[in-house]
Amino acid sequence: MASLSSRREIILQEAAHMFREKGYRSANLRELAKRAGIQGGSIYHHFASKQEILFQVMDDTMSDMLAQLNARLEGAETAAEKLRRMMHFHIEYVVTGSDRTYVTDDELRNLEPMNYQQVVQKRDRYQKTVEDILAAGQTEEGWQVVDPKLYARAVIKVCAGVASWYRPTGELRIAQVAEAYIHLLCAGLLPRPVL
Amino acid sequence: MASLSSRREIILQEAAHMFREKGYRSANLRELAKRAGIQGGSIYHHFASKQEILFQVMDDTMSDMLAQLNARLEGAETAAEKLRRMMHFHIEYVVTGSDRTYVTDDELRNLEPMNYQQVVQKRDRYQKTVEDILAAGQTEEGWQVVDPKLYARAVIKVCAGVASWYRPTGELRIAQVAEAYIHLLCAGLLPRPVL
Amino acid sequence: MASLSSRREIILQEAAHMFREKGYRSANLRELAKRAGIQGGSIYHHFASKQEILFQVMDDTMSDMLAQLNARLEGAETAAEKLRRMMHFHIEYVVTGSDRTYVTDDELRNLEPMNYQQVVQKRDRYQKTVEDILAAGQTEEGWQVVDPKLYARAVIKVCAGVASWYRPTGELRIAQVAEAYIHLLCAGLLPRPVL
Amino acid sequence: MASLSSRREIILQEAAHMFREKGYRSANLRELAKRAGIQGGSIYHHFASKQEILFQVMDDTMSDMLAQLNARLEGAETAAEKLRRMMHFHIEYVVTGSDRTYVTDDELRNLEPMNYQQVVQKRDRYQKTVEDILAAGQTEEGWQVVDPKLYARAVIKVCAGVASWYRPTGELRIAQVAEAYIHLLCAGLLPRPVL
DNA sequence: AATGAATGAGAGTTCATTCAT
DNA sequence: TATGAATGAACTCTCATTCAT
Repeated sequence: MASLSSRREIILQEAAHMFREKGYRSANLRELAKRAGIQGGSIYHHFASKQEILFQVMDDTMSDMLAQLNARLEGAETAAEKLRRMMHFHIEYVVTGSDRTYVTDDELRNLEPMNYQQVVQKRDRYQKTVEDILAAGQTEEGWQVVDPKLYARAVIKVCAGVASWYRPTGELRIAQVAEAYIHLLCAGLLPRPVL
Repeated sequence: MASLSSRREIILQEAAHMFREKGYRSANLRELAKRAGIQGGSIYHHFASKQEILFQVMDDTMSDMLAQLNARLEGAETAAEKLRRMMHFHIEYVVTGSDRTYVTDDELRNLEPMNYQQVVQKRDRYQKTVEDILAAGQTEEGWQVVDPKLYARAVIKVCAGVASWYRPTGELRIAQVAEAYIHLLCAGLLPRPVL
Repeated sequence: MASLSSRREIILQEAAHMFREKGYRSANLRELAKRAGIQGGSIYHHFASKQEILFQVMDDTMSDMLAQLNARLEGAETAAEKLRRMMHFHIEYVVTGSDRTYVTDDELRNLEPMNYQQVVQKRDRYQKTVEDILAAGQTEEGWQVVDPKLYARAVIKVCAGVASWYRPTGELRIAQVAEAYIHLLCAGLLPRPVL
Repeated sequence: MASLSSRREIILQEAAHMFREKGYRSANLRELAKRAGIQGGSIYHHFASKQEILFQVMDDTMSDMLAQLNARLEGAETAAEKLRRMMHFHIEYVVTGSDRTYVTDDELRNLEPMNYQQVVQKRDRYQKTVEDILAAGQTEEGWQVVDPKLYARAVIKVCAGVASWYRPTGELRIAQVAEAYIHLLCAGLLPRPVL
């Protein structure tokens, strides 16, 4: 995300927050403006419409996730390492920037067709990256992947789901959650027999 | 001609559909009425408010899920059998009655406090049931459950997530999806060594 | 015009009045509602939009003018008689129902394309009727019509223009105005030589 | 580089165009500014308000018309010659500078009282000039003018009306239109008996 | 139970105008 | 002169809810 604290950036920040809190439809631009420190009408100097704000939040987030995921995967040699990095990254991401990712996951329905298409395309690219990791593990490391697409969805759902309950004040560290879920998805519940 | 409950039932049905399609806030009672075959004002002879309709959909669904889950678990001897039945049931349920379960998963935010409490309580009871299965597997069958609550959430997310992409016209049968996910969560990705 | 004083009719009446007074854009639906004896939002039970109100006023007026003009021309034998009746009718019409006709003449610019087309089509049919009268006078009675279309426009402008200044409280009766203009357009300014 | 008056002139030019296209109320200063090659706020360095722009367009136009009409009438000996010159001038003027004259004719309603008064005064002086021509023709040349004021209005309406349909790309030259209308108003439709 | 006109409180959006830079 | 962010009031339109019939 841009570190630039321009008014535009502040609005997007607050918008993500409100959209998560109340949902896109219930969020109200006048209140958003107030939270961003300006008057209602002034939002329109920065965005053409409420829809554009939603789209910007979601599209920025997806672009950023894609870029960061790729950066994280750089240099990983094995599929196992890639999956581990991907899961760490994803959980960390949804938990730290949770407003934006929550909204990105939750408000697809409210995107207008053109915007929908663009965001879904990026989301699909993200999912494809996970699929590729799983498929690579299957051929290279003998992973038992019944269906890469099916499994990719599960992996992502598990990671994304953390956003809905994780509280930084709780007793679990993000890394612990990630490790626990990596273990679940890699080794499963069944006890490994002694080798 | 219509039995007392049927009009009410139709409204709930259509409401679940609309709420899923557009979200609670964007769904509009006038249109809901029309889809249910009555005029706008007449809805209020069946429900006191829009909120009550939402609550009814969600609460009914949670009650039903709890009851049906319990019925399905009846007679299962092992934790493994219970987990298998639970996953089959949940996936089947979200896929077949998908409007209602989707809404129940998605609209918690729009419940008024009292209603929220009641629905969350039932949802927690459902999650607790899954936790108990996992905990039982841990003690009785040596499952490697890092954290029952954490794992229960993952199991449920994976199952519930099916609703967001499953299409009955696709090539996968519900049971296949369930089996694939059971395998993933039980055995994990790593290949089992030959015993 | 409908004599039915339904709420809908009242709204159209007041709308024509306001549109004339302030113009379509400056007219304000809340005030229109108040003048019609209802609250702002209630207008939307009768019309889908402000645009629809404008269109209804204009289209109704054009339809009515066409119908009444044709009724008046019925039974007229000569072109001269037809022109006389047409001018009497048009001046009378714009003066008595002046709000509606004024608006119909003045707000074409604010009609959306589909509505524009339909109203202009009727207006053109009206003008064509006048053209036909002039052309008939030319062939049958030897009128000196340089260009029927050009002259039809002039005839209509002269008649319609009365609406912009005529006050029923003034000293001129409508019929006098009509006769004066009939004389101008038929005999012209130049004195008839003694025959 | 730009001379002091030119930017101002450009704004007036574009304003007349926009006011004609959309009407005063619907025309938007931000867009006007853009068309004039400056930013929204900068308009206020040239005009105190939107109203002032409208007034300037209308008042300039009326002043110009009055001055030009008087110049054209200079040296005309007979009422007939004066009427001919007036009609040629008026039609030519509304057709060539059509945006400004159209607006001047159409937006009186949107002038604030003071401005209204001033513009109407000039318009009335213009009309009075035409009336005077007609009255002179009546006494000096025996024209059959039923009512000079009434006829002056008709003459002006006919001429001004040309702006609403004339297209320079059509087959009619301006002078032809003027001649046709002069013939109509002078000789009328009725055939002149052979002298 | 049903109707459908009416309510009234917003909501998103527009825009003339201001003003610090 | 010019900019462009900001204002704040106004406006169209929406919609859950009410109620007389």
